[in-house]
Amino acid sequence: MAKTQERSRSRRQRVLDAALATFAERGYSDTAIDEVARASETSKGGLYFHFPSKQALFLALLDEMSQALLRRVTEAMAAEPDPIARGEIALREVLRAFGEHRLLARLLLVEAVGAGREFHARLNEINAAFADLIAGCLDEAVARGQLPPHDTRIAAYAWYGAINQIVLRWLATGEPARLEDAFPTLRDLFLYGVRGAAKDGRS
Amino acid sequence: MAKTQERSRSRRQRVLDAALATFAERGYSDTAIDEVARASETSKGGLYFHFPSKQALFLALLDEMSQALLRRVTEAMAAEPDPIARGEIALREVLRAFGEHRLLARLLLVEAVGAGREFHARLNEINAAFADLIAGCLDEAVARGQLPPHDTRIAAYAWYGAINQIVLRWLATGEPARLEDAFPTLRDLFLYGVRGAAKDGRS
Amino acid sequence: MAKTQERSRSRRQRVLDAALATFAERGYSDTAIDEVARASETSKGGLYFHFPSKQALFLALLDEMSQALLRRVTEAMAAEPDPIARGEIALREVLRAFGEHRLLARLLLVEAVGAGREFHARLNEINAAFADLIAGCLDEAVARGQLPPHDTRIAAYAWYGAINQIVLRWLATGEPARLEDAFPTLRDLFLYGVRGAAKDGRS
Amino acid sequence: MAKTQERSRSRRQRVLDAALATFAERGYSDTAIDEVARASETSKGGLYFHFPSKQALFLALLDEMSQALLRRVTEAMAAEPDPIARGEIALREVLRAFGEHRLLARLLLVEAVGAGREFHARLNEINAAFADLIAGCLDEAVARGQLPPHDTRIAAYAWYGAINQIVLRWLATGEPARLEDAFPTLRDLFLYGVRGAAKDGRS
DNA sequence: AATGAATGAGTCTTCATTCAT
DNA sequence: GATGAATGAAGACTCATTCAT
Repeated sequence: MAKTQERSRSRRQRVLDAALATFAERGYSDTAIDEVARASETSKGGLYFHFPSKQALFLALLDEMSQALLRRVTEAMAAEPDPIARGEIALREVLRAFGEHRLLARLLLVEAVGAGREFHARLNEINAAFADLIAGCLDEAVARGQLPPHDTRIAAYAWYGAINQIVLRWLATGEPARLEDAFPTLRDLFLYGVRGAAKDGRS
Repeated sequence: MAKTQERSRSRRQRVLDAALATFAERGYSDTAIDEVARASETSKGGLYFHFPSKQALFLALLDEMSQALLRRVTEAMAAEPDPIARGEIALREVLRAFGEHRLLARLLLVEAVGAGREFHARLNEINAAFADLIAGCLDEAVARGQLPPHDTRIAAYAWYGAINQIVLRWLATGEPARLEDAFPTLRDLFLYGVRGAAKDGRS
Repeated sequence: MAKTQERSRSRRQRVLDAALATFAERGYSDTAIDEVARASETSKGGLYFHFPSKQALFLALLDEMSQALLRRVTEAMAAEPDPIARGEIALREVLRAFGEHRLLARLLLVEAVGAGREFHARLNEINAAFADLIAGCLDEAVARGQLPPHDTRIAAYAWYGAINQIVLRWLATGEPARLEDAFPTLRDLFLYGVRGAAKDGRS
Repeated sequence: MAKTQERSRSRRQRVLDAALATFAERGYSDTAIDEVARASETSKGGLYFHFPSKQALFLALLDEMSQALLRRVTEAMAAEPDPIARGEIALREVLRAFGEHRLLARLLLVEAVGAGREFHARLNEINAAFADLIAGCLDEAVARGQLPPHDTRIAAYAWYGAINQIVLRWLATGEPARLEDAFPTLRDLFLYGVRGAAKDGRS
């Protein structure tokens, strides 16, 4: 049993690995199931034994990757009590994660976007999960009086979009050479923006 | 000749209109050339007379739409001498434009992204053009001493990404009901962020 | 136009001819669309231009063939005023038609039967049409007093089934060598059966 | 051993039961071996232990069912010395059997027919066996002088086909509500048909 | 310029069968 | 005997593109 399960897991995992490489490299539509099968050293039938359809495979991959990233960021934030510092940690960790895994970045920020209507709902959930992470920090900071009240949802999405675009630029142009180098600029942009917006008590 | 040209232009335009509707609605890969032909009340052959391939059509559409948007924003900014006020105008105008044209927003921010490798270069150019618009304002403001020196490229991309994400959220969830309503929050976020970031002489 | 239509017709007809040969020869499920395409000297895409699916092609073929047969029999019956004589003509004509076209017989009596749920409704309509032909003769003969009243529907279906089985036997065993030779026996079986059944005033 | 054999038999039987239900319901081609395995609460491997192939399973099912029916009819006829009465008993028993087992009727009269070339030979044997049953009665009746000499083979097949068609109509339309109700009409149709055909000494 | 029938390579998916455990 | 993961050949269908008219 254990062995079978292990083998099965490894096969399933091999397929997911291959799927990440292939989908991130060529995009959802331009990737043939045969390519994923070949890349995972499986037969097409074997692949279909583990995933009922191309769409389901892509969805599973999306879930797997986004949850792993979310977990990584959440864990990095866990120890820090200060909400603003937590936000900084989240930002740095995301930049690190994407900086280390180009494929992850391509998958989540590029290929998942235009993959088709079927994936919009899931992608929105993923986006919401990350935005929630940020919004949570902001809300807590507001509650603590560290930040003035403001529309934390919009702010969270704006931050999130800002990060993504920096990552996209890095993917496209290779700048900055080390993605993490964007951290201080982004942090200051975010931080003093939020504080500043509060300073004058703008709604 | 004039008539022919005009007719031809109108035919070409009809195709582009239909392409916008169809590509934005169903995505690049899921759109069949037949659909565009049908929607533009042309034949497939007629369509191929004006555009040599599906890819060329999509590219032409991308150019057309992004340039129109760029023109609209540039024109709105033209009269304003103050660079920071110009930036605000740009922001509001973009939100207005997308708010009025869902399809435009979907095309540029969703469907163009995952459409395939072939379009990445062009999309980067488009992104760069918009980021340049913002970076131009920032640079001028810095030159005038209205803003402290900072990495205006990163800031410009971050702004740009923030706006896009707000638009994406609006596309997905319908919030805020009027996209333009996000303007004040975004503006303050940007403005005081940049100023604030400068205040402490960021590293 | 005329030429195009003619060519189109001929192409469509070529496909139907090939479909008859292939489906009747190998059965619905065991026939690949490629085979029909090859047999009709068309490309697969060309075939799909004229028929939207394998199922639709089979259905069209079924309609075409059954209606042609129905028309042939109806026309043969047209001139005869006596209903019983008309019934005999129908019987002979059906035997002739099937005897001349093995493929027709195989298609309608064998391959259409087990082709799948999707075809049951249509097949029932076809069966009903033929049974109606017979029932019509019987009903008129009863109205004229040439036959005693009886359950003409059941009788019609029984006749119809009897004919089919004789044809099936001929297909399978080659007996009788000339299918038409079964005519006198069948006719007498039918005729005196119906008459005789009436004699005793059956319930 | 005995236990094993019994268990084995019951397993085999479970598979056959499931096969009947599935094949009769969905047809030969549209039935996947997995479905049969699932329906019989076995694994695919287990199924293949008892039957070497899908085809062999279907063939075994066909044999099993047709022989059971044949046995049932034969046994019902056994006690009756009069050949014509025996024929009537056969007719009634067949109608009863099919009326009680829709699946049996569907299997033998519908799904077995278009299942493919591979089954034609077996189906012909089955048909011949039933026709022989009828032909036997007719021949004996002729020998006894109860019926005039006639082509008993053709008559037998015609009867047989007539019955089948009535059953098919019942399967398709639900008429007559109780299949057995068709008995008197069919019997009279057959009986007086054969007699009548003989009366005038038509060849 | 326009049409739309035709092409054929390419795609996803199914499924009978095998075999290591 | 039983299991179910794996195989891979085969099949229905799509669609960008071409071209005779």
